Amino acid sequence: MPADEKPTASVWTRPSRPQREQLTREQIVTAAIDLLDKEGTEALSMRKLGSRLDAGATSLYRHVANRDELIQLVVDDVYGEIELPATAGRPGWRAAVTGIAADLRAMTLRHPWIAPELGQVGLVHIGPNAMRMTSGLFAQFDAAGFPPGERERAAGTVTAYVIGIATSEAAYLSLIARSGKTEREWVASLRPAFDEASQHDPRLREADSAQPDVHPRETRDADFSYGLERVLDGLSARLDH
Amino acid sequence: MPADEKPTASVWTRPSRPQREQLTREQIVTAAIDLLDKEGTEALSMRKLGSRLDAGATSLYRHVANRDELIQLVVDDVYGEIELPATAGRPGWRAAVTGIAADLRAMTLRHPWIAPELGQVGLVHIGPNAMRMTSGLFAQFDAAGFPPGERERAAGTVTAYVIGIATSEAAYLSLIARSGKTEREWVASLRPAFDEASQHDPRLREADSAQPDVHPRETRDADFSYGLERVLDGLSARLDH
DNA sequence: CTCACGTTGCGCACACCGTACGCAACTCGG
DNA sequence: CCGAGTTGCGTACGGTGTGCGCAACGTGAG
Repeated sequence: MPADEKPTASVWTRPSRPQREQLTREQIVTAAIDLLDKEGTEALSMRKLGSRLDAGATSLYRHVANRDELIQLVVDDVYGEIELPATAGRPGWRAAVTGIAADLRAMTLRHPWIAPELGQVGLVHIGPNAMRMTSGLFAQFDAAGFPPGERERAAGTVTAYVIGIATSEAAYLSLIARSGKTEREWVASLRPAFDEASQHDPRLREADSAQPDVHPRETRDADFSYGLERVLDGLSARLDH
Repeated sequence: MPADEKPTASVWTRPSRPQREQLTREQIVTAAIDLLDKEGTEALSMRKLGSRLDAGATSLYRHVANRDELIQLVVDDVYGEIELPATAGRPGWRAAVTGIAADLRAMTLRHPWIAPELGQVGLVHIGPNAMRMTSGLFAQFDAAGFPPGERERAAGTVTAYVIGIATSEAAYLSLIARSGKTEREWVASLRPAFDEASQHDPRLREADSAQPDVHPRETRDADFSYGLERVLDGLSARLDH
């Protein structure tokens, strides 16, 4: 075989038949979420994502303007995971809001990489799924009896609380994930460092009353519920004039 | 002048006298904050930071292990900006907590780049300044009468709310800053997009009751206060058995 | 059936990034 | 005066996002 001929000229070595395969934006987004879930934020590079899809890095740019836009799409797609109660009835609003809040938190913990992105992308001009959730929350507070001007503030209060606490948890969990330990091993391993730090501040020492026999996850769940209950208490107190 | 001699051999071209100048970690951190404030997150590169300090990029590594550690230092340093009330008295706890919350929010808005970093670094093993703030909050809830086990949850609830809402605001503000417009111009410019989006959802349309004659910043301030009041209502309801 | 055209994938190239490494120049204790 | 230790920096490596232009394909007009 003479080497000066183009090596792909032969019929046999020609790339297998279709080879066109039509990349779609949806494929790209779901592949990106998969990659993020498995390897974390900084592992998402256009090259790596491309090779996951058997495509070159720059091929993605036909369907996505740039990396930032990809991330916006990914974030909104993930918002599609939270499900909204079908109806909004007067008495059930508190349970419904609690459910949405739990879903929002669970979504954040399923995809901890979303926390830093939320800080960048914000919730300002985000896609249809995020708007759907916002609108669903509005519906509940509407049914609860909040006047039109106050509904958005009430909804904003609970989303702020949920996002805030879930962000902390997500950062903490992805830190643990990077370390390769389990959550229990992790808290046990930095116990001495914490003890030393709290030696100068008795208030912090008392604060560390975590019983070693309950799973940290249960503590986190209970903390979340506690705060959410307080927020909802404060909001429903507003309703009873 | 023969070229095979080292060109710096001459006494005259020798680098000016001291040239040693002693870089410190503190200098690096404050220069990093300055750079972040002026140009945003992605503008902070070791090279650019180095040249701001008239130093090579890799010189920084003598004082800072790596970029992540720099960011942790920077975040904690910024936490030093929030000031704590000197005393904790029973009746004043609500005002004191309100003040801390306002400070925390103001700090986040002064340094909007902190929002994504908080999502990554979390508040877990953060430095002395952040611990000082946490401890200061504990003191207030302690004085308010919360039992030892509940104090941390109460404090966590209000920090979660503040961080959550401030994160959204920070993302929104840094988006605006990147666009080069003022906040008012910005909201006016995306008005048509919002109108179109809310056409399918009457609830969203109603929500957009922003009067064009009040500054958006005042609206944000009022929204923040509203939510904070509700959170504190819910917490103090806990105190009255 | 033919062929030109629009769409899509991809290789290349560029500028930039974090940072490991080792040398040179300085400070300082002995 | 001299060795040791500290600090700054130049070089280099492997990685990144992405602009650009070419090649291969599906499609519809003639």
